[in-house]
Amino acid sequence: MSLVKLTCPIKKAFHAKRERRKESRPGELLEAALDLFVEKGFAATRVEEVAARAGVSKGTLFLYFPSKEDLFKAVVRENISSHFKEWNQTFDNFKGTSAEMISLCMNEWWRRVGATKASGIKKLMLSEAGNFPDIAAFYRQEVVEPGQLLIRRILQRGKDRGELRDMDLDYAVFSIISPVILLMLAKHSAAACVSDQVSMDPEKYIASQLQIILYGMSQAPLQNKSLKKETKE
Amino acid sequence: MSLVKLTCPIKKAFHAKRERRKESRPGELLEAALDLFVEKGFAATRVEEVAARAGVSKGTLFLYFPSKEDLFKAVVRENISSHFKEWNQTFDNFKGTSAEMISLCMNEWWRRVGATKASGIKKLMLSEAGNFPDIAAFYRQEVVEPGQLLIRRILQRGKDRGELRDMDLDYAVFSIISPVILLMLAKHSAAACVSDQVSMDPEKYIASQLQIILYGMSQAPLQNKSLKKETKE
Amino acid sequence: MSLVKLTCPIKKAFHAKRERRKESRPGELLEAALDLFVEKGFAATRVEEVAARAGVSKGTLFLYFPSKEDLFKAVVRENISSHFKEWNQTFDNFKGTSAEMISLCMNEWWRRVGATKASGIKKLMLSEAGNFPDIAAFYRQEVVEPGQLLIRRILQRGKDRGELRDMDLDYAVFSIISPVILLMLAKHSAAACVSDQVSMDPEKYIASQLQIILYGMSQAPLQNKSLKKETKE
Amino acid sequence: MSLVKLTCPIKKAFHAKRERRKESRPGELLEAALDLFVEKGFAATRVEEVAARAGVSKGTLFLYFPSKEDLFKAVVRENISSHFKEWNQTFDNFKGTSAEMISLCMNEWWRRVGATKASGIKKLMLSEAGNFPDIAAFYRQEVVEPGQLLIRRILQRGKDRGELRDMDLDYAVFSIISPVILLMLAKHSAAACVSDQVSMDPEKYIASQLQIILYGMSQAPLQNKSLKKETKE
DNA sequence: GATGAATGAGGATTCATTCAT
DNA sequence: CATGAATGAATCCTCATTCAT
Repeated sequence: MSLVKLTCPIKKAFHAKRERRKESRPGELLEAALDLFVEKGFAATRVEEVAARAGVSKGTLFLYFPSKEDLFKAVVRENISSHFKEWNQTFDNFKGTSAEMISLCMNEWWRRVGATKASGIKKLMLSEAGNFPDIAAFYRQEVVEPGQLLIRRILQRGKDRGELRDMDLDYAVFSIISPVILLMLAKHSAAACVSDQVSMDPEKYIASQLQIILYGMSQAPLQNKSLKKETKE
Repeated sequence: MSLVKLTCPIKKAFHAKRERRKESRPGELLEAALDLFVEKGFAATRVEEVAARAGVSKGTLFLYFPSKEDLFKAVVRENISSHFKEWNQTFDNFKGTSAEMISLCMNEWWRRVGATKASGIKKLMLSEAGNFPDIAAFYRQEVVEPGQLLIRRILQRGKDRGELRDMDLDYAVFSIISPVILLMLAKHSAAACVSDQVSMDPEKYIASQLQIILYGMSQAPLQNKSLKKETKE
Repeated sequence: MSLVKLTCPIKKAFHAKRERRKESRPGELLEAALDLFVEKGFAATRVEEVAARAGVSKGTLFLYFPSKEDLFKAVVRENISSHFKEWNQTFDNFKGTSAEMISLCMNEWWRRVGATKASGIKKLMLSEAGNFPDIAAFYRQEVVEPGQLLIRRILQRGKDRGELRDMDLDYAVFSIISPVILLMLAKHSAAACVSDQVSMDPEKYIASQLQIILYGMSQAPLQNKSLKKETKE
Repeated sequence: MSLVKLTCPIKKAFHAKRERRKESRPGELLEAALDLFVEKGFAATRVEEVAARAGVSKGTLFLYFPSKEDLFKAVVRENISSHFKEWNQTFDNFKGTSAEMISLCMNEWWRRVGATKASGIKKLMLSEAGNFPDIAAFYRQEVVEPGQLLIRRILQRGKDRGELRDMDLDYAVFSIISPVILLMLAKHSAAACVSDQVSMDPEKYIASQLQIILYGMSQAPLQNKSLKKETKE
């Protein structure tokens, strides 16, 4: 504050652009780094490229991040969804049906995470978990655990309310989770996930998955006896 | 001529060890490379490490694979499932219900691919597709396309036979595919996929997924009207 | 010898080809090595290539030459002209004019050395003298010195006989030597020596050089009719 | 704007040293590389050695030259005589005798090329022409062709003016060229070219060669008094 | 703070040499 | 003797990191 007073207006104006940039430097670097790490992986990404994409020099990057590894960790931390507190509250206050809740959940997840750049973090962690055990553990704790738990609570609530069938919830959660993960991965590594013969519309994809899942978890159905046989190996 | 007679069994045995080794070298190297590439990614894996794990020296690796990149491509090619011809035949001759068929499909996939080391290829392609567009295209063509197509044919048959509901099959296939992919990824990057609070048994996981999916795709159910509402964004 | 008696005739016939080859192996290797060393230089030549060109395996080469460097030295030694004794005798007995002698000298040199593969040694020594001081010293002593000396003696004789002008013979020798060296070099590195616009015929080249040199060295430059005779091979 | 005023001389001096170094780096590297390539050949020269001789680290070399091969090509290009335009002009304007012209030519060549480091390029091309066909072609086109052509024009003029005898000029040029080439080669690979019994003084060597050549090429080989004058530098 | 020239440890690749067969 | 698979020292080249300006 006092500094502001000392810097004469002219000088202030002069430095305005630079200062605004300065403050946003780390953010620009993180964004560039996220893009490149997701695209090429940690090892195959050169810091110079990150710097170039952020419009600064190599040296500047090291001004903000002491090492490439620190940059990587910052990227993960920065993009880790901190939505769970909010989502848990939403869950706690939710009055609708389980179907509504599950649907809301998948759609929100897509809208808030999947559709954003942050979705790349999933692919990144998948690739680099082995190389960065500590950051992987952090990710699991901050994202995987809460996510899995939230879904589980939703399903539990559904069971308790008699809306959902009796299922082994530890496994059932993945009926919700896996389609969303696939969607995120397909976004960043299409060739490894989906045929290029058909185009994927995320909204329709989610709707389609929901239809099947919700149907499949719902209470009523009765006559599917044939199923049980095959599940035994 | 007489020489032929002279080559006594002992001499044959002489060459045996070395030759057997020679023939198995590429395989040993490919196996070691698969492990390491899957674990650490292409760039972070050192060829010397691959060689060491295969029990040979750095130079030997280059005797069989002209470059690290060629090694990578060989690893992918080697581990790409050539099961589709067989699976398509199985499908063509199949007499059972769709539920049986889908169940068979998931279980077979897991048993033949997911549970083997080849499952690592999925993770590998996810990570490296961007860095190896040509091999990614090859993978898509040899694995992704046929897999997606096979599932689609199974679902189509189910629809035609009146066993499965009317669904957009281009999307429905992912209800089968995504749980299996998640299972394969979880196997190689657990931290990025699943909570460590609960242990995952693949058989139970698949059974659990099947139960929901088959339920969800089956014809009969009726009273799930609430669903449709929510699918709208 | 005794071995020969023990080997029955049949076996002998059987081994005949192989044995003949065996004896010529070193020669074949030396020839292949000369070619390649001259073409690409010592360092850029791979022993495997030498072996392959000689039709044997890499290991066999090391059976005859303990190291690449030894092979190199053998190549040089093998191809070093041992003509000087003979040539000195020819000189001692020579009865003709200096012009005839010089002409004979250049033509012989070309015919016996320049036109053969051994000519490559000059280029080889030029390139590798710095890397192999000992072999270079050997070459200088065995080839350069005697050659220079022989020419000098020829010129001295000419001076003494009043056929050649009074010249500083230490330098005059190079009027004979340099054109021949150029011819040898041009043979192995055309691009570095001569335009490709005009084709060089060695015989004409030498005749042409002789004409100028002899003229230039002659006492009363008039009666040099003898020249033309010698230039014809 | 005001900034311009602010850049005080001190700041300018600030960058001076490093910038001057930066600008001179390629030159220093090229010089070191020329030395070493000429001395040891391309393959036997280690880039680290070049860097060390230029007083920088290995990495710095690659900052200026993308590869060892590019360094080599740059060395050749850098040292290729661009004197021919000037020399051709000199020739066009020349008023003196052919003897004077030839004498000037050899002496200039020596002074401007032979006596400098650039003379090493001849040896380098001789050794590496086979390994670098494209740069050899470039060298032939930029040096060999123009040189040979210039000499030819000089001789043609001499013939036309009745000063030189009727000779096959395609071959006669080498009477001028070969002594100079020998001199250049002797400078860099003495052991391969000249006896160490006698010391060679380039000036005397050229004078000596000129004496013979000019004599040898002259029309009525009697009145060549002019020669002696020119041989003096 | 920002820059980019310089560094040098690290990793891919080559190839002379060895040696079991 | 002959082979060629195996080796690992040597070398080119990359790129994260430093630091003078």
